[in-house]
Amino acid sequence: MFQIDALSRVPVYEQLVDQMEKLVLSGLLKAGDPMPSVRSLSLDLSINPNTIQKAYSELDRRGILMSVPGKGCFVAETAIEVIRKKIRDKSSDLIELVKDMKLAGAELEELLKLVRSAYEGNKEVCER
Amino acid sequence: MFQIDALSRVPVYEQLVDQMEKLVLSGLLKAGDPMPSVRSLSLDLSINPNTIQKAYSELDRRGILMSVPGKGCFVAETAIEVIRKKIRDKSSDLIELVKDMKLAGAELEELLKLVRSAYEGNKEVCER
DNA sequence: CAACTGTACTAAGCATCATAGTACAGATAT
DNA sequence: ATATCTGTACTATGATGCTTAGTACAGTTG
Repeated sequence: MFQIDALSRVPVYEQLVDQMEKLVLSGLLKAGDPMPSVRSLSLDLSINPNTIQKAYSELDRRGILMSVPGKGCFVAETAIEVIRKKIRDKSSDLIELVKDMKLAGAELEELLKLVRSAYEGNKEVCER
Repeated sequence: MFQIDALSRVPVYEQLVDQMEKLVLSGLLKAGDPMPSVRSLSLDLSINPNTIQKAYSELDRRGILMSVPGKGCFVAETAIEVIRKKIRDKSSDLIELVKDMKLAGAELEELLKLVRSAYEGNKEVCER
């Protein structure tokens, strides 16, 4: 369910948060769905329970997950809404990226083509 | 010349490297141009000389800067080339971003419009 | 010679991350 | 009720990375 890269500069708990968001965004996880318990996920990923809980409490804080002491953790009702809002706010990242690539010599048509194929899910154009 | 954000999660020496790259990319710094000395930039930015040197040696390692002991540091001949290559390799970042924003509900036309205006330098469309 | 340059090194403080271990309270199935 | 699950809280420890402070040395320049 989760894939942790131990060599990454991104902290493990943050990788968990990021991947959780993607799972919800893609529809694999929906509101009310049960999450693996802190301890079981800890064993599954060979990661300390404290690290799992750090990720879970951060997700709870953001309104993506609901913790119910004694019962478990579940995908929150507001999850999709919260994540969509966050990601749609990435327009500025897109703008910065395009500006940099323009300075680096990228053509407008090249960038538009890239965006179209990424949006359509065309894998061929994404390769080198 | 450089603007350091002390509150950023990005290390100071990395902020220096990033900004240096942008200065070269934008043409404000060209091959052969002299850089401020480690100690003077240290005083100017109120940053420890060791931190400045860490940035400089990283830039040297990447072929963006040339250190000449006793004389000073200068923009390397290969600087633009190195940086352009690095930034044009960001296609995968662009693709990921577009995929995420699509999942978050962004329309293709919306994204294309965003790219065009960023490329043309249209500031109006970038605002909310 | 004096004042600059880059470079190298040690030591210390600080923050963050991850781990280990223990403990407590709520829920649930037997 | 008892056992076993659940989330949560807490302390302590080790590792790593960033930054600062201070000192030192060799090369360049006026």
